Amino acid sequence: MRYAAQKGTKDILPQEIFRWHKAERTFADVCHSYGYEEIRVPTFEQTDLFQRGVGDTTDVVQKEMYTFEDKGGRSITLRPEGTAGVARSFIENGMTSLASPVRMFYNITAFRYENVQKGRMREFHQFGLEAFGSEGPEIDAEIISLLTVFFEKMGVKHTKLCINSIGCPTCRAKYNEILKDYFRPHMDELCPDCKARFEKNPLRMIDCKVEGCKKYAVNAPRLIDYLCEDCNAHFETLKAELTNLGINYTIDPGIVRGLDYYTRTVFEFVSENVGTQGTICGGGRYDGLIEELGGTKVPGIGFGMGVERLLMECEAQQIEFENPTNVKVYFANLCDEAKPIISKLCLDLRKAGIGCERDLVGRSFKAQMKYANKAGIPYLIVLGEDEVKNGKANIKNMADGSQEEVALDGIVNFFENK
RNA sequence: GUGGGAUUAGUUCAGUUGGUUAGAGCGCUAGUUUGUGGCACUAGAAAUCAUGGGUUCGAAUCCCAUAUCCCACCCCA
Repeated sequence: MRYAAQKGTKDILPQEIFRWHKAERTFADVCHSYGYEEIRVPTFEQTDLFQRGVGDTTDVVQKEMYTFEDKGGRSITLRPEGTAGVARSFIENGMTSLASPVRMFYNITAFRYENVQKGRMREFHQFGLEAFGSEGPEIDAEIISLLTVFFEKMGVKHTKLCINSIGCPTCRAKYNEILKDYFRPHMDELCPDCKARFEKNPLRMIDCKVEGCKKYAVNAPRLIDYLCEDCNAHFETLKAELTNLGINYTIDPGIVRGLDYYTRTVFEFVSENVGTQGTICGGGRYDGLIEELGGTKVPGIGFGMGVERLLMECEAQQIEFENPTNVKVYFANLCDEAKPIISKLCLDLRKAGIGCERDLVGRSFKAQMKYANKAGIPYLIVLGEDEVKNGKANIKNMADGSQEEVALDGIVNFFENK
């Protein structure tokens, strides 16, 4: 084995692609039903876009980006997430002038230089969507409901929805001071990370997993108790709307989200089956992002869903996907004279959109039978000297062994009616 | 960036205290007499034992390094 897929990357093989297709189709269908259209944006952007958009202090930007200089001396970064690129496209293409909300979904690969473990890859796939131009909270609830519909259509049960509000810059600044006042007396006992967080991003301290910090974090003042009036009203309406839609949720004040652009509503769908990387889907509101990236002040909300994690969850819940074979009929040949006739029949069937196969490696007749059986091809037609002479052949149903005689020029017609 | 476990045919795994030609199941190919698959049986192909060093008369087996995979910390999707 000379070459191997790079660390943290994976081949998606033909034998499993049907699971991906099912998820992709389902996601697109559900998005369409909520008025979202697909957008496709480039895999790489200028590094600065992510530094500004995702945030300079985040782990993602600080240590996980695939950044390189191209031959023109530009600093390029493989996207570590989807929102920044879509936001850039929104601004660049003047979508501010479109009717609000501007709703777009996507299916992308993203790249993060991380240590690999269960549910965490260096190249991974994300379904996501963004909605620009609505302050919510109805659209916040709508997007969460879109996800519940998606999970339902995928057959995924009991994922836990956690929500929180991290407020707007105004109430967050106030809260940060309150939080710092709370932690200040205990500074000496905090982990080095938290000491750094104290200055840069105190919000993250309540998220710390280190035992010494945890015992203070548990009793720390919570942001949702210090929301400003507007943010509080926003969150209350969201909760009421979720209840109205019959969606169960848990308020988890610990959800902070690791990307700087989030404001107000943040949420996660969590599973217990995907190991410690339990977050299948995470998202939230980012009312300041478009302005931060040089656009006008336009509110936005979106989410990203880890497709690998989604499929892991499906597997853990033993959800069975159909794997339909596209090939309907196999032609077995018994003599050389039959071969050109089979070639022509295959062409006609394929033009009619009917999948078919024939021997391409010189297998014996018996081996051809075995092959068709193993491949799960539902119909088989044998062409030998008799069939060539009479212009008729038996169409064999592989499931029950029954046969039906059909003229060779009636074969396409036979399958068109199947 | 930091820990722990692993790495032997395509794949899942055996391989005794270091000892001759490294095994099996599944898969693949062919056959079990002539134009009909599944089951069964037989045979075959397929392995630089992750890579590079070292110890030894002798290494898949012991030692070191590196890589990769899995799991966890951290972070996130």
